[in-house]
Amino acid sequence: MAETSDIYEKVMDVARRRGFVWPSSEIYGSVAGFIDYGPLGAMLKRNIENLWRSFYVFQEGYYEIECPTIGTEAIFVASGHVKEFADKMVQCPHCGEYLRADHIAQEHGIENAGTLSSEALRATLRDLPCPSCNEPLGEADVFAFNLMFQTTIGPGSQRKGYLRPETAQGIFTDFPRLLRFYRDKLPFGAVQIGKSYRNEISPRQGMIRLREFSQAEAEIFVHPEEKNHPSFHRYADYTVPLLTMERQAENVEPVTMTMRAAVDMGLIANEYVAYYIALTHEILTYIGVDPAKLRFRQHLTEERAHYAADCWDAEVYSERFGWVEIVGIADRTDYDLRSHAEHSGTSMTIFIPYGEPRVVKKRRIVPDMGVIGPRFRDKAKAIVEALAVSEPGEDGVRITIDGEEIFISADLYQVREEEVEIRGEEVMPHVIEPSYGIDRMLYVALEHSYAEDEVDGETRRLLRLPPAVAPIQVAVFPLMNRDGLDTIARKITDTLLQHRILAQYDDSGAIGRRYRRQDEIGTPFAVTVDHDTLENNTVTIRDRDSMEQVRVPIERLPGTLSALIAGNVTFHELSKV
RNA sequence: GCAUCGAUGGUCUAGUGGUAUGACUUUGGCCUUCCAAGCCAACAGCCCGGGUUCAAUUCCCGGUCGAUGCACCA
Repeated sequence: MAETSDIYEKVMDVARRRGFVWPSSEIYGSVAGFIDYGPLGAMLKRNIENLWRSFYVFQEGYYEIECPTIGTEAIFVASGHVKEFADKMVQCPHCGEYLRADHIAQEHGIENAGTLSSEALRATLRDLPCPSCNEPLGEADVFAFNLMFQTTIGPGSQRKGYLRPETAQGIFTDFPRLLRFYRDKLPFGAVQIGKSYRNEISPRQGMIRLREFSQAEAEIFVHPEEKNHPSFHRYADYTVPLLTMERQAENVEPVTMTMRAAVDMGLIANEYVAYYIALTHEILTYIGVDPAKLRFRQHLTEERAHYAADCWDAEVYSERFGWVEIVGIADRTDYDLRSHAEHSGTSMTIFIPYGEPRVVKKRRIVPDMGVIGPRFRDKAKAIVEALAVSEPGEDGVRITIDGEEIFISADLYQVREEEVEIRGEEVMPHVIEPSYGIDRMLYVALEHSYAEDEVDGETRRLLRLPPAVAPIQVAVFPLMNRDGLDTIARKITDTLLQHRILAQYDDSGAIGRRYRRQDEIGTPFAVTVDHDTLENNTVTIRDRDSMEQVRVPIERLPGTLSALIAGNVTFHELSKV
């Protein structure tokens, strides 16, 4: 443990010292669960988010929306967060333990303890012993603890609001608008990157459990009976380590297989879920997660939300925290849309036309209102409704209205056989939801890219961040601060910046020290101007990981570096030319 | 939240009832023809609040943050 926690200490030490992650509002005393991203951390985070966008927005074509972080109570009543996110708790006056009030009552044989009010629970608990210290709970107060931050909207505390505990609800509440935007066709998706808030009781795992955190969520709306992804071929042969329910029960290692096989064998519920498992694997390895420390774990039936058809977590192994959930990929069925439709009264369905209109034979019972109206007066309406669903006999039909049996003779209605053309049906889409914790992605990228080398008997600390996410992309050094080398190096820096390559000039101290500084913050490439530059206009590009150098003409720097950063060419390939 | 332990420049640390040691880093200069070299100089610190005391970074109480265990983690 001492050795494993070391890595966390070392990573966080670099993160603090070099401006990746700082305790928030440190000068007034920082608060657990809140962090600041310093200049390099903010840059790294933005790069990770943009990489995520390149997959979900550019590759998948799911456009990004942005909703408020504060929502009215109604939204979270419908989403279930007001009810499900709040626990009735009690603090034992003797030992100070926080306990679930309803759980204690339930254990002592109280039926439906979960539905009792706080007052009723308090009365019930008075004579019950604390499960922790066995002293009676007495007059201990029962209070609801909801993990959502509450606020009020406008003056006078009139309207209750909550800080969103996930970004997803904004996409659900915009569903009717999104449906029009995507011109009434399934499947379509929308994504959102933003802050979410959960008032964690005890956030004690550094960047892993924050009270304010960033999520990147995609909500993909699909036809309930068509869960084959149109581009499934992209990942059909992609292999991913899967820790299925069965393998968890048998306590065996994950099995690595193709997505095609996993779907065919029924291990993954459908192509959509499989597709995003593979895509997630690709994103995570892209940002620097070690594939050997990445697995996809299926939720067990009892931990899965009752409405979810299937749910997988991308878990990354951290030396410090063990297997950490980084991404959740769930088939949420139509739970969210159904709930918002019921609570808001707004239709959340899409009309799907059939290929061919279907002709259906229907029997319609048409009442003779001229007779039924005057004869039955105030019962007439109820009779007509009952008649419509009745099964008439030859001479009439018996129906029951308010317990009274009434015989309606056959001359009071006509039975017509009609052919009705049905052109399609209203369908409530199912939702596939990949949900990413950006802060956790950033942490594991740091932890997995942290490395220590031995160079000439000295330890070299470095972050092996992939060039695409590294906060600083290129460092530019004059070998020595004279003979005009510095002037050339500054000019190169400006040129690179103009090409949107984030370059940093440094002429302070010995060259070796400058390389080390950049190694520690993960800068993948360093350009050095030396005396040969004065002769032939070439400079060296030095590779962070191998510490090797190649010479290239100055005018080819922007193109070469861009290709290296984009991953179109590797340094190894470059050095062979 | 409870219990135990801890908190000294950016980092690691010495030490103390009378304002603090050293190293590394950083900054400026000298030197230096590619991986934390050397020399000179400079910047910078006792977590916050209250108490005891002539005097508190030091002792006491409370808080904050961190580590560990328990609880919590839709």
